[in-house]
Formats: sequence, C-alpha cells, structure tokens
Amino acid sequence: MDAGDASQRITRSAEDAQASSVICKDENTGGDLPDSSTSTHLGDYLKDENAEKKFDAEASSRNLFNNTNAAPFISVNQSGSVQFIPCQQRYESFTSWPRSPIMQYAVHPRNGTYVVSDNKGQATPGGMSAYQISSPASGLSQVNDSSSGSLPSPQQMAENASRKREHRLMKNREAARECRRKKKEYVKCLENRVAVLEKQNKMLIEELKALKDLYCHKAE
DNA sequence: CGAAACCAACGTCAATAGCC
DNA sequence: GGCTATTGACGTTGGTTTCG
Repeated sequence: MDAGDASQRITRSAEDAQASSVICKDENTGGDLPDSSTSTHLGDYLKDENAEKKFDAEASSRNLFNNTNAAPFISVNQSGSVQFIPCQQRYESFTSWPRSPIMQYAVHPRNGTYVVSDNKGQATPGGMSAYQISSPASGLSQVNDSSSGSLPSPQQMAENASRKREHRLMKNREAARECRRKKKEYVKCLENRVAVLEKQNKMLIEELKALKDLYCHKAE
C-alpha cells in the first residue's frame, strides 16, 4: 500500500467515525435537541446511572407517556446509520441480517409494545410511527461499452475488457464497504437490544419480587 | 526501544440469490 | 440463462498494545 492509499484509509476511518456518531434532531423543528452534546449510543446511555431519571423527565415534559402516537426521535444520517435521540434512548432499532429486507422495531418504554416497520418506513398499527434507514445514493456512472459501429481492434477490445473489470472491481469494492458498514450496524443494534432487554428483565424481576412481597403480607 | 501480537479496515475473489 | 447485488473467506496493510 502506498502513501495515497494510506491517506485514503485515514480519510475513510474519519468518515466511519463520523457516521457512527450521534446526531440529535427535534422531530418537530428539525433542530438540534438541547442536550445533543451529551448524547450517546443506547448501550452507553443505559450505563448512565441517571439515564432513567433523565428519560422520565424529558419524556414527561414532552407528554410522551400520554401520547403513544408520538414518533420515536430517531433519525438517520447520510450513511444510513440509525441515530438515537437522548430523550428516547430506550427505543431500539434492529436490522435483520443477512440478505433480508431491512426491518426495524421500537419498544415503548412504558407498556413494552413494539412496532415493526419495513424498509419503506411503514409501520404496523399499534402506537408509535416508524422510522427508516435510508440507503445512500450510489452516484456510480456506467461504463460505456457500446460499439462504435466499426469492429473494435484487439487493443480496443482489451481496453474495454480492462475498463469493465475496473468498473466491476470498483462496484464490488463499494459493495464490500457498504456490507461491512451494515454488518457493524447490525451488531451494534444487537448489542443495544441486549442492553435494553437485560434492563427490562431486571425491572420485571424486581417488579415480580415486589408483588410477591405484597401478596405475602396480605396473606398474613 | 524494537519485535511480536493484535486489531480494524480494506480489496479481491467466488458462491449464491434474486430479478428480468 | 445472463446479469447484478450481496456477503463469506482470505490475504494485506497500517496503527496500537504488549512484552522482553
């Protein structure tokens, strides 16, 4: 790999880092949320001991718990990765893998119901509206391999074959990059999902314990 | 401090699925 | 059946960490 390749790699890494960062937008105004600077991905968010309080305060101020039709504050950046919005961090996203249409769901923090959407962003009925993963535009130009009327010379044929190969390699290069990006996103979503479900499980166990205690006291 | 080990991202090839 | 998109497998590269 030469110096040019190296610099290209650094540039791409920077783009990757940017793609995985969180951009927080208000769903109504499209503007940045006030606390966007402190936003994190769901997993990190859940590690925050004040996450619950922060969420409840913000959700309550936005009347989210009384409005099940409130859209999840989840947006998508140019590279297609899902962005988590701080006040709704307990929503999660999931993209299926591999070779399946993109599917997503979001879990309502209070009643546990979830909504599934397809890659067109159309939600099943039952509460929150869906969000969508957009696919980046290709911007790839086609190689013109049409003949010019007269028979091509062997040299022209070799050039055409070479051009076609270059084009194919370039497309596959980009496809591989995109494939890896999606796979990373998928793994991240799974990790987020694990974090949410573990938290949910913990809460349910505590709730069950409390109900058991209550029942025992009444029985006495 | 340099070598070795490890890691993440990359490019390419080949197999496969799905579309026309 | 040909074409294209997707993705697993493999080898390479450059950066980081670990160890003697």
